[in-house]
Amino acid sequence: MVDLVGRVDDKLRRAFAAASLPVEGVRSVPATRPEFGDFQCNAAMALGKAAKRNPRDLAAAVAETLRRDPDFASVEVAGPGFLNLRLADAVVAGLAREQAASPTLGIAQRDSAPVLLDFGGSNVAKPLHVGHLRSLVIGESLSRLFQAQGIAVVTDVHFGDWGLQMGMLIAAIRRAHPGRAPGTVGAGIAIDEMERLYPEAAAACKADPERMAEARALTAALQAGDADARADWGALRDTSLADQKRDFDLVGARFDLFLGESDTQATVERIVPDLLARGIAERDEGAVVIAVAEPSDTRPVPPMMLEKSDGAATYATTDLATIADRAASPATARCGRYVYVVDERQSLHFTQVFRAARKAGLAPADGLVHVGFGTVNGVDGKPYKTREGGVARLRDLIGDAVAKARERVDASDPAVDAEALARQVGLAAVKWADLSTGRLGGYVFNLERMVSFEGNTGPYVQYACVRIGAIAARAVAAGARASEISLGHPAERALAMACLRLPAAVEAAAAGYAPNEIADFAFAVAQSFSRFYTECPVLAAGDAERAARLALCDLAFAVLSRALWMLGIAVPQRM
RNA sequence: GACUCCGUAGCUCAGUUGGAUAGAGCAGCCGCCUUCUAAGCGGCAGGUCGAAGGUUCGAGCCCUUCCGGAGUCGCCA
Repeated sequence: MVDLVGRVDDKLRRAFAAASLPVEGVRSVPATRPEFGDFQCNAAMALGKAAKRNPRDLAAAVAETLRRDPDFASVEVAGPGFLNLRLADAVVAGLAREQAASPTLGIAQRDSAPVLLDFGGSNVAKPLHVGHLRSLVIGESLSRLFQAQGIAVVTDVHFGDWGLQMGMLIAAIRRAHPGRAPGTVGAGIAIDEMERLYPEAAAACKADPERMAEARALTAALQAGDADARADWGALRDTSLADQKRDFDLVGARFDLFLGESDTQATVERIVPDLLARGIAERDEGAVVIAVAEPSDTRPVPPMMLEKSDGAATYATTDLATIADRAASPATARCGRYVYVVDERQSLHFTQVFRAARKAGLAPADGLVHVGFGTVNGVDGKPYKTREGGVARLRDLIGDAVAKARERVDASDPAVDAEALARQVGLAAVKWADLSTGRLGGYVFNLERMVSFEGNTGPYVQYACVRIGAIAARAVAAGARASEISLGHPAERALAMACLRLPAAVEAAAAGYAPNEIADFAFAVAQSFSRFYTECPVLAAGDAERAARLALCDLAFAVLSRALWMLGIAVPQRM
């Protein structure tokens, strides 16, 4: 077991048990100050309070056991009952060697059912904007995080291609091209025209009841299978999705399935009468709803709307039907957990759908999870707009970051593909800005920050990786070989300790659906490496030291590049 | 009105069952490139953790009230 934190916690629990103390809640945390050692344990104080005993005495009893363990260089009781632990250098070196030899770098492999990840959530005719960035980057990162744990993943973009918006759009394109026959209009609409017409149509429908009635009628016709409506719809959908796939490729979001709300139409038609017949759904005020309120609710949870009084399905209906489809489809039937990476504002919606799914017996074995995230705002706290007042397109944002990165690339080196490197660095900056903050907090969109390449940024971590790679390449050229990790200099020890936290970081990130745990970890390793880099010459060191440092470099490279991979960030050859 | 999230350094953010002197990065100031890439390293400065009470040996974290911001609240998706 390469898990450093797990090993220390294990020893702590044994020592508490040996002192006849409960082990529940006993764990280590990183020492708050370097002079306290590597880890501290605060459990004695909590236990002392519960047992009404002096925490210092409890800590002293535990310390006595731990001191007999040669793995610890020092065990001290401090203050009201802190246990300060410092590992022996040989133990750290040994663990680092184990980690270097481990194909998973010590990351615990989970034997769990595949996970279905639903993210992206783009809509027909709406260009991807900064709001989609979070879903795409967080979703892709979670996908890789699970894969790093040995868990298979199935990703579905869940395209918004159904409902009233489509009626609005079809009506608008037919109005714009009165000379073309219904059913032949959609195929002639390019993406630019579609994206221009849609917001106009939505505004017109809002302002004009007649336009709205027209849109509703077309929506109903589409859902009823009208051939012309279907033909125009299909063309619009295809054009829009093809365009969006370019953006998915651009940000590196990989999808197994490009299913949409429309794909569940047959199930929607079946599920409504079925749920009514089973008494799970009921008619109310002309609509069909499922009551999902629970006595323990601290807020009112309205019933889930299954069918509107005009007979149309809703977003909730398609989401519920999609759950049924996923359980039945060969591609997703084995998935034990469905994870939705969607804006936190839809929290209530998912509460309703998930409860309805459980009532209907549709929920997968390991449950339904909504991984929400905060909204993207401008510096004024309001939804982010460009200087021109429009939405900031994802493509343009990344273009800006890449252009900024391009300015810094050394174009004089013919071995470097400047454009490709600028794309890698610019994208890293954008992704890092998003993934390094907690997903639930409000998100202030700041272009300056997104395209800055210094300090706590993606390019900084990439740069650390690149420099390690450069050392390794020079070593190969010089015929120098790595041996085994051994630790002498404090910067070497600190770097090894940082690397050894990888398994704990992955656990924390997966448990909380929190890629920022990985970003924090990667930044700490990069910082440790940068310090090591300035303080410990590798190639200029003596033979034995050089070989040991090369081994440590190899580990740091493996760990850092694995962490960056989990964030969806590329490791360039040079910078 | 009810509920949810948020308020931490000039700015953007961390802060792990309640623990030691609240941490990073940016911006500012001072140093470091004849030596593995300075997208780097070291240092200085910067805080009544929105406010007031309470619980506790100990509160950024838990409880109460208030202030401020964002969001949601059955027939949009």
